[in-house]
Amino acid sequence: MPAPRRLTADTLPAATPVAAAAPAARRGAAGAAYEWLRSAILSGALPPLAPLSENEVAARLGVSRTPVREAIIRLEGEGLLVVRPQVGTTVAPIDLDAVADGQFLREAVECRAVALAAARGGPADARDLRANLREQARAVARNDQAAFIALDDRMHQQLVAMGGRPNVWHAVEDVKAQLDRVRFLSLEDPHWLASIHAQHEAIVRHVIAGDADAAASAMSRHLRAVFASVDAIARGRPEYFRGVPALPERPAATRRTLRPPTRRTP
Amino acid sequence: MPAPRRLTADTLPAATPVAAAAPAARRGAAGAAYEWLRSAILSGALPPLAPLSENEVAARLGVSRTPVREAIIRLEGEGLLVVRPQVGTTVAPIDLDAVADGQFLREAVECRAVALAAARGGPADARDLRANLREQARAVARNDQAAFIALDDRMHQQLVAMGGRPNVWHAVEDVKAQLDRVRFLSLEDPHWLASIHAQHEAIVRHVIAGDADAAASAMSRHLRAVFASVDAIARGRPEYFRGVPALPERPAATRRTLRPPTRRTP
DNA sequence: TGTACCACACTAGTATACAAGTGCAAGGCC
DNA sequence: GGCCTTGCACTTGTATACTAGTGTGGTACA
Repeated sequence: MPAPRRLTADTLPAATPVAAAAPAARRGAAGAAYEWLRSAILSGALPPLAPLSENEVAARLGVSRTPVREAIIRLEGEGLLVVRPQVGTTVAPIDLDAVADGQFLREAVECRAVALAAARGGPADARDLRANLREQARAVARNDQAAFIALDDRMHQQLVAMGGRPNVWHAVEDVKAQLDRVRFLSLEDPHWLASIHAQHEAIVRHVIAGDADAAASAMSRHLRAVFASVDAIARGRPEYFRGVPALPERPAATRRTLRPPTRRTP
Repeated sequence: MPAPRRLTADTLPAATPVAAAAPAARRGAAGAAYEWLRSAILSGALPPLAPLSENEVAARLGVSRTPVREAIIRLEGEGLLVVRPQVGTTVAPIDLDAVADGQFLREAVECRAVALAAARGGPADARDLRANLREQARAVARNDQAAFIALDDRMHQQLVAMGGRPNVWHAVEDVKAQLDRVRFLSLEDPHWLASIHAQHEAIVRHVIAGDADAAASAMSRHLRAVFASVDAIARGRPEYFRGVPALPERPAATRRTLRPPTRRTP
């Protein structure tokens, strides 16, 4: 694999154009640094294992090390950065084990939520879901991956909200960060997007029909299909991953893998 | 309600005697500050709404503001502190809505995990679970609440691990922090502890018998019983809570309530 | 006596300087 | 030529100084 080149202020990404749904606005320079770094990581502008230095980031953003440090601390807490004292900070590799943990949590939470949604949903929800599906279809037709991902996120969030505990979505968002990096890494072809869209249609159909069990089953199939694709991507780009079967690297036994998050400003 | 007195270096808790299961060791002064503050909050030594100052904490711990700040950033991310810029930092009130979110997540995750555990568990697991139950019984007999809570945590963690994704427990730990504060707040009577113990026995019985559905049902009943007790405690100590029906304080509409966690050092 | 205003003490946010430690590379030695 | 050593450049960790802003209490005034 090509050794990740050390980033200089010039090579650091210039702006945050793609930017997956950022968690929330944060105050001041520290907040700006956090948003900037996070979207750079999630969008792949800062790929896994890319080294970064507090000094360089600070110079790039025109602030001192202190707010940059605060941002790095938060991102380390989210599992997106790895800080080695006196050595350096790097973008965390995508840990397949952590992705599997996220898969387990998402399946548990979203299947239950969607079952409740089938029992609780009203006509307004149904209208929103259908509108979202139509937009997804248009994004598929345009092969607009970014738009599709945004719509996908919104639909899953709405389904969780319909389950009665809208803020549980934040926990899903946390574990989803690793998965999002994979998604930006892969150039999903139109056929794949269409497949996802069809799975969404099945879920929504069952939810609107009020069939809780069928909705949960459809959600389970959907999440497992997405997860299976992650594994395929990992085999194609093993240098970005940790725990890929092709590279029998031994993970530490007690390693902390599941990743979480950070509270947004209330 | 009595206005929480401002903490001075003298009034700050001296040590970390009770200390709920700390997440993980951290490096240096920042790590020490984190551990100290976290256990002080979870144990109730720093009750909800207690104001604290970076300067005072730093003086108390004999370090500068910088590592204390790092600890505060992490704890804010876990939802245990509320930082208001230029105003002050306080221990976060226990948000009943966030506790309910945690309840939803725990039920989703732990019921599924325990169902899988019933299908996967081996004799070694069964032996561990039975041993834990015996220790719980002794703790109940002694009315040793701290010991019982520790055993309770360990049992739930083992059940999740038996489900096949041991690290998912960390996500549960994150949402459990708020609940733990409630538990330390309440002086659970022997009858209550015995009731919890009986519920644990039912779960373990079904798991060992390999009855996945019954195990999940028992776990669901157990978690809901615990959650119901939280609500009762909240009505008794409304000054520590947010979102208590008795105090119709309006929570901000878009408030971030579910709280998570922080990655331990890998 | 009540009220408006102002000054002060304290807060967190940021910038900067210094300390401790690591890794690498160049140069001397075998 | 190969290997060991030593020094340097760079990293993050910590301490400290300064900034900007907020809440409060005291004081002057009506």
